Amino acid sequence: MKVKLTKNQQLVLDALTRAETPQTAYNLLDELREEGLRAPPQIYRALDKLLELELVHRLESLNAFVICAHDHHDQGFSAFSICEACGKVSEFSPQEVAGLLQGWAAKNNFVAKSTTIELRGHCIRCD
Amino acid sequence: MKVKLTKNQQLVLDALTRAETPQTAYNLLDELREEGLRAPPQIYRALDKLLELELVHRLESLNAFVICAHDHHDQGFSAFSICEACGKVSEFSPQEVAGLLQGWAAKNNFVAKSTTIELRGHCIRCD
DNA sequence: ACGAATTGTGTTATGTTATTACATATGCTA
DNA sequence: TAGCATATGTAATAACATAACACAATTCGT
Ligand SMILES: [Zn+2]
Ligand SMILES: [Zn+2]
Ligand SMILES: [Zn+2]
Ligand SMILES: [Zn+2]
Repeated sequence: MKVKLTKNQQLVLDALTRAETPQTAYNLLDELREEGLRAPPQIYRALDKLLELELVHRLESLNAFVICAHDHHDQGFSAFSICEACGKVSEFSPQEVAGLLQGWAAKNNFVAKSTTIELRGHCIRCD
Repeated sequence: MKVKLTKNQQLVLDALTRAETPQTAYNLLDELREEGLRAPPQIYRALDKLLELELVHRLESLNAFVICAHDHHDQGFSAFSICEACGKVSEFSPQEVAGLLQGWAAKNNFVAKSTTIELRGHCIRCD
């Protein structure tokens, strides 16, 4: 599943790789204006592709995006902790949680296509 | 912890109680224009209060709001399944999931103040 | 190598969600 | 009844996201 990214996709991916914290689409647009990106659709289209490839994740509670911290080739979904003070995000893959939620879904006749888990709080440095 | 709601808060709560599906702030504004609500802050302020009282929940992945399906006086957080076809939302309280995530947080020096869990997919009627 | 189909780009405009700011009003309580 | 905290009404603006359209680049079968 090797994919060659286009110029805009690579620019957005690189910007997210450099970033220490989640970036909104408009943060990215500002960051990449010098590289020639001028309008929101250019950012959102690149993000759509990167999300599809799971190279990037969207944090729903922030309307922002982070680089993926690992490969997703097998695992189920990811969960994220988000420090509200420093912005630091950690990604993890709680397999047992996936199992429990899958169990709930099965019992309740629900077919989950995607799952969001986000913990907001403080990391130890910001307590 | 008895609280008397104000007029606007009660109007918004009632509108969400009547609704079969999650409502955005602007849906609610349209719904309540005849009752005298005219501008977004009136809705958002009422929602803020209702969220604080946990009479209402925000669905982060929809930017929308639902009435709480039960009391929260003790339980930890809630999780939600959201049918992308019919909009139906179910709220549940997966205690074991809460425990697992709490365990992860403890091990990783993170203090979670709030947790979002949202499953998106299809309910059985929409499969 | 050619043409068609698919995918990506650049741009303008618009739609949707949420907040700031400020003036006024209401209700509680010292 | 004065003072304080909370709520309201309103206009303006900020922040996030998509629609629509013309054109360019890439892929793919022939
Ligand atoms: Zn990831
Ligand atoms: Zn921190
Ligand atoms: Zn609830
Ligand atoms: Zn359904």
